[in-house]
Amino acid sequence: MSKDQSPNSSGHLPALALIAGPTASGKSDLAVRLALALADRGRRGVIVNADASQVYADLAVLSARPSAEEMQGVEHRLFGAWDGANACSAADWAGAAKREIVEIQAQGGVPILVGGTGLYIRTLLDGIAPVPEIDPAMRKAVRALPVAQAYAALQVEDPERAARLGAGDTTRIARALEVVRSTGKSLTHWQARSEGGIASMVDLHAAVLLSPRNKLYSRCDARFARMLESGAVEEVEALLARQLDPALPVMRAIGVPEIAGFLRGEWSLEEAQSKGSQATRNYVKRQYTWAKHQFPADWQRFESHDFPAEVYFDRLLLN
RNA sequence: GCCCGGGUAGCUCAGUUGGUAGAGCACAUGACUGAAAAUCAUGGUGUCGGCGGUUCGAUUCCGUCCCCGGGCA
Repeated sequence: MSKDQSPNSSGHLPALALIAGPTASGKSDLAVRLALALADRGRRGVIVNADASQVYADLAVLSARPSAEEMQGVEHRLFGAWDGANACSAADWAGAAKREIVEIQAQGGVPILVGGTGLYIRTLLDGIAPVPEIDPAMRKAVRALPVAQAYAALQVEDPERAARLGAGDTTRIARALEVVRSTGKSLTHWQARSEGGIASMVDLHAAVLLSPRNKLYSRCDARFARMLESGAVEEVEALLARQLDPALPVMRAIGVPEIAGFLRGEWSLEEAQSKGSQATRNYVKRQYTWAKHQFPADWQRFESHDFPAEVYFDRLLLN
């Protein structure tokens, strides 16, 4: 019986389940099944969100946050935990997730991490560079620069970084620039170290769900159509009424710009739908690439339809 | 039936004063360290509507036919 243990199971560290993969791959469902299987054996599974959009209170429909019914009585955490007015960074999320995980484990429960945001998961497990807080005014000024100008500035202030970045990579150029300007040291200097990762403190049971791409794509279309039928337009109306900074992550979540354009009369609802489906598919492609190459090679990849739930669950339950 | 406009990549279109073509999007592959549902890099798309003519050479000029849109009857 004991020789059945997976190489992962040290037997000493508290268990952490992780179900990762692209949008529309059936992760939440599986997580709930796992929690219920744990409950059957007298253990408590608690689901913790690892998705960058499901974190926002303002996005219930558009982020496909599970409904009370879908949760089936299983406790869920970090869903809708951030107000849309506040941007949640990878490090912010990782800090919060770490607190939840520690607490759940201290109470004898099994945290079940579910989500598709690779950077968040990586940050939680491996930690991140300890870059000091950036002055908000400085950040704002840097992000207001046109890319070409920001890139030119970076070539002077952090040439090594500039050489590694594409000249149009607005996000990374802005980040590199705000870091040198604000700390006086280059991003590379800070990234030499990673802090705060919990990988060595848990017994991780990771599963990556990867269904065939065409199947995922058709689910994206169905999913966005369903969102429009179940209140996505109203959700965006309410969000727009808040008059938030358009650069905020909530305002850029898939479906928000597309539906906002419809509400402003820039295009029809049909167009909003096709743009929204398209954006979802493009996103799934990026998640797919991340899941294939960025997650550690020893994490098992499965097609969702033949995920060996029993084996995976049992291994966890042995712990 | 007549007149006009159009038929070029999966889609929307540009272009070739005659030397077999190109953008955006889609698609594919990949990157990814503090807003990542973000941001970016790379790549191939093709009987240039059919058939004939002129020409060394036609997607381009001419003829004819077909199809789509609009107008006139």
